[in-house]
Amino acid sequence: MSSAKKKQPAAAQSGLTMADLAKLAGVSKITVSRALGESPLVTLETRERIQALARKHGYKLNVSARNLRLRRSHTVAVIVEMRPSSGRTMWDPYPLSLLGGISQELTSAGYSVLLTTRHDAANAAVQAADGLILLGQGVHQDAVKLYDRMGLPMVVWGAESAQDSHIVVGSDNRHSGVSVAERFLSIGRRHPVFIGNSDHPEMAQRLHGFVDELAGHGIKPLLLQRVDWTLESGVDAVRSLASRKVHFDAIFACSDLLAMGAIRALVELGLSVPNDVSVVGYDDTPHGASFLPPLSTVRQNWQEGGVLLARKVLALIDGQPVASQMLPTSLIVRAT
Amino acid sequence: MSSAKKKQPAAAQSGLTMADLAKLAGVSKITVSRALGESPLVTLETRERIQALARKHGYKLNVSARNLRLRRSHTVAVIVEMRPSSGRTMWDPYPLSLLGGISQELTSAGYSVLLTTRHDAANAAVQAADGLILLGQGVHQDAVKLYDRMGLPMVVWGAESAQDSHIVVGSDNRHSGVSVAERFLSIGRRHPVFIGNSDHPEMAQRLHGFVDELAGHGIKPLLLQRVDWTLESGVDAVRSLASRKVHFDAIFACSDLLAMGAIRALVELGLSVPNDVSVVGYDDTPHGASFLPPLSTVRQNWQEGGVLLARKVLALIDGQPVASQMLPTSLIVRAT
DNA sequence: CGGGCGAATGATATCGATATCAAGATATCG
DNA sequence: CGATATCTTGATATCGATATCATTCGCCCG
Repeated sequence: MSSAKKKQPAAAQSGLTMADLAKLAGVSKITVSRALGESPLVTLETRERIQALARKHGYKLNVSARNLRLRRSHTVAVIVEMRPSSGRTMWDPYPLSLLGGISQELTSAGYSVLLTTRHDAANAAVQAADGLILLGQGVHQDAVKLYDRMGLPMVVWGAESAQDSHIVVGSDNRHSGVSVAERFLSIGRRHPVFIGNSDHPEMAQRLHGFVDELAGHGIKPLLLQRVDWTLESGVDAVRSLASRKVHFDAIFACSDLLAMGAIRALVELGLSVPNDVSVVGYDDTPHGASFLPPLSTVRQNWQEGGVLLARKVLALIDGQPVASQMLPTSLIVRAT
Repeated sequence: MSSAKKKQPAAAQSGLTMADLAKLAGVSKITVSRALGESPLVTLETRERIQALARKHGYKLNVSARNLRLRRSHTVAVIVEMRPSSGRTMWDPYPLSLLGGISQELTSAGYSVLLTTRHDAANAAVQAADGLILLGQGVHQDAVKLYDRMGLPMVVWGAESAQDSHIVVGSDNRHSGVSVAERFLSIGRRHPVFIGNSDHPEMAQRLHGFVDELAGHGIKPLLLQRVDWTLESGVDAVRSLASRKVHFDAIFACSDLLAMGAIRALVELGLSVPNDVSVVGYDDTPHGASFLPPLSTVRQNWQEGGVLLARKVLALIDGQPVASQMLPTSLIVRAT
């Protein structure tokens, strides 16, 4: 692809400019500009006349020209952090409902969504963006700092951390942990296990909430550190518990897949879910809902998160004061 | 959000232009432009000197200015068709690995990816794009025509159809159907069932391949029309077969979820998979792989599809001749 | 030695929209 | 009735990069 021969310099487009419209309407181009911009400086009558003319001739604003003049791009870059090891996860459903919300909110505000992966973020177009949204699980501090140096309004999806200065939007992971703990306590569970990766900021928050709430009742859960959140990893986790002859009666897994793997392993061991062991997953994936038995889980509202991310960047771009915000999650109690 | 007060007109940026660099280097701005553009018109020495200077001062190209002058946006708009009824599906993993491939290829060619949903495609920024990529299952003809009218180089993901003129990239759905039929025949199955939506172009192709291959052996499969491709729908499909006392020994389902639902219903009915009934799904989702029993399925290479889509638009933009192309799929035989 | 040729660089115009300031048209008021 | 305020419109400069044509300089060769 390096030696592409250019034969045609791309489509000619409609080629109609404001100057052309001005000539057609018998006014100056600045009047056209104002008319199309709904400026009250122009009579309602001429405004409508010019707008009709523009529609009729299929006039299209030249965004580059406007952006050049206004010194802004009307664009927000969305940078998706790809985890180097398991690149696959990036395109899992999770961050993508976020994208849906972001796209919806930004375009309805007249902004464009520029999609990039971390690798391409040095791109000139990204640097020209009016704002930045960072997505991806467990965004690391150094990466955030890198983008921060670009001096653009920036909002990050993830877990809030005391030491960083940037705006964060995310699910209230801590509260999720508390909710699950409360649930376990309310049904009389006394030996809970947490499966997840405590190095992952969001999961760490869940763990903290979980641990703190249980501590209030004199219970200390067992932490099963698992880097992957796959079904196999869940199976493996429970097997390791069994082989260590650990006694437990509840599992809080950091993903639905982990939870389903755990349940599978429990069944293999002859244990009953939820009679012997309660299990709660995370993310409310469609598979979890139709799992047998239907999985109890914590749901985050990704779509709304995306909308919120977008609103915050827009506010930042406008120079308004903005604060981090954590979205409530909901515990969905099904059969497990 | 309608009455946003603008306090600060956005970040000031580095504010360094080519003219500034020119002054610093003691040359004219056009020389700077050429130097940064690797033009051979400029001595290697001055070229490197200017590039070093640019790096040192953190010069950033103003994309809008360049785009204005060059009359192109170096942007490809990706329009994701959202199915009106079940908006959720849009953000399922499927089209999104496509996005990954597209993003990778376009940005490495110096293009930006502008993400929009169908609803926002009237956006000025979209119309300014150099090219269009249409994603979404079962893109309808009228929608395609709508975008076609924009006169931009366009590539569509989906099934190839004789009557339309635009470039299509997709998986070889027809061949998938043939492969599954061959598989069923090779293991002695004589009463196959197809579960899917024949109104969906891609699924229709799978059905055609399936039917045609079987016809060569005097076998006519049963078509079970199902609009949704959820687990429940799969369960329901098999139950309806049972209630109608249909005899069958193989199922080709158009999604892994459908297949898993079918298997669940089969097990409920006391049938053994794969002894009594063989089942093949579609998409090779992670859940299918760790399903019990591990699901046989057809895998499409989404990532590569994305790369291909991107390459085709770029070629079109360059004015090169481009043809539609179907990517090979692979039948993954696991336990079912 | 002078004409001509090629290499390196520069001056200027241009892409299309908008901000600024100026000017014409109309209205208001003493 | 004339002067000033108000409304509407326009001329010009500007955003930052690049295409085009011109220019300068050094060098080769008849």
